Amino acid sequence: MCAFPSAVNCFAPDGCADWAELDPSEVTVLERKQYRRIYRRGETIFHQADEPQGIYCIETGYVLLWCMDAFGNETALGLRTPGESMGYRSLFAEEPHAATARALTDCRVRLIPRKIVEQLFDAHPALPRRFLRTLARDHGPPEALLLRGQHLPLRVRLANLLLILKEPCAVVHPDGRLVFELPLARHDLAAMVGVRPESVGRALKELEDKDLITFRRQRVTVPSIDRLLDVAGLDELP
Amino acid sequence: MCAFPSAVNCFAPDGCADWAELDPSEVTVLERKQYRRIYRRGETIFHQADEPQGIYCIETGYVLLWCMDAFGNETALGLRTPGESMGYRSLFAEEPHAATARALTDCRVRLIPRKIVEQLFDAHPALPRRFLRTLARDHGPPEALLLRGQHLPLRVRLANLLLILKEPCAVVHPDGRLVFELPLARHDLAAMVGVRPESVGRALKELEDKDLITFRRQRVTVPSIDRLLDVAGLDELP
DNA sequence: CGTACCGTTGAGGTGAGTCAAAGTAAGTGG
DNA sequence: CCACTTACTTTGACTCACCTCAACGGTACG
Repeated sequence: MCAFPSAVNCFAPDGCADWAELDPSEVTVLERKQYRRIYRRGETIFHQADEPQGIYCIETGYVLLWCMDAFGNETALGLRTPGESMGYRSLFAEEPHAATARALTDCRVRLIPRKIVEQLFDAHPALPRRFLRTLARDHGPPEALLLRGQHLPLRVRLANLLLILKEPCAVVHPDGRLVFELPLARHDLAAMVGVRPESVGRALKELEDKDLITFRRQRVTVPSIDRLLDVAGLDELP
Repeated sequence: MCAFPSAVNCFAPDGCADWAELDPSEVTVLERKQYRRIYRRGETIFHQADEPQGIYCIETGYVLLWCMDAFGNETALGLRTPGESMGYRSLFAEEPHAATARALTDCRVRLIPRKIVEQLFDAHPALPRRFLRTLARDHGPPEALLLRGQHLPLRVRLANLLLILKEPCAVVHPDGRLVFELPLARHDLAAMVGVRPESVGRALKELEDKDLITFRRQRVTVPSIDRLLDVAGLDELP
């Protein structure tokens, strides 16, 4: 369904940047550990309220981080793509997981157990500094506001979501068209922008009526990215 | 207007926990630096899009972190109280400030310049670990959802906001009543829960009609915290 | 005592929620 | 390959919480 991006070795210097400080010998040691696992589409990798086990690194596949509040509403906190880490926030906060990680596609994931993380952090002062940066950048206020701010019309938030999903999920065709193979269903898109799936459908149709996108299920085509940027940035009144 | 909490020495072991790892000699050095400054109510301490200068530590007063989007909407990201640090997220992210810090009351603030931060981090591996924890805990997903999730009725979000503001802004009277001296005006309360000031007024009135609170300007009295907890947690239908 | 700011009130508009039903694609087994 | 099941998506009607704008009232401050 969703074109798989090439596999990533989390520990290679060109892989997940978070571990780029390690030297080859340690990488070998890490890779020998038996913590690699395959998750099928829909499977849960870790669960909200569970105690953090370590840091998860995605080698292949897409993962959605989402959480549920006391009223049963699901909110998506972000999409994780190959090469990215997850589960570190709760580990560092010394708190239970605030989110559930669900495999959107079949995934290959490595877990670096907390003890190993501790050892590596002690041995390489640059590593905690690196994660300080990763943590400070992730789910940054700007993105959260763009997607979840209820001041902004839904179509603007969806346009922004598409622009954010561009890097991991879209390919640029020779003719300039942008084609997304979204790993997210309506339900998940809705959870990302904080509305109901029906509203996402209507808003997408609204964008389609303006010839900004065309879509069919999970495949979205954007004929001109510039026009989408206009909607996302500053929306001209109809 | 707002009862001042006692002053805090950011570097004392009992002060701001973020710096608790430093030993007394270094604390003295830090304190000798001329980076303490007084900000008047309403003054800006640092501004969205500015380059981060270092880590700010509040000794006295309240500070509101807020940001403005492309459409001119203001969103409050959090309240900082004496003993807390701020400005570190953008410093670690190596990005311009995502938020503006405005003094809600007169404030005494210390700035630890980035160079000193670097030196301290190199000398004390425990310091970056400490900030890893602080960063991972701050503006955590749970709180943001509680306050800004548009699924929840406004009165629920406001009740949650009051409960969050309880620790820094409320005193428990002998008879069990809880009395808040909010440093936040309607406008700021509105920015915290993501609605307009008028809606905050109406929602507060709604809570007052149910005898959950009484308020007059910035002073809010809660006769029974348990009943407020009920509203915040699981709202019974009228 | 006047001014400026903040807060309140009211009327009217609207974007998104809700619920229920119909439509469509993907997956399964014969 | 087709019939069947199941899950996802779309559509429509209705409701409501919050927004908008404008006018008014209070409080603080000079």
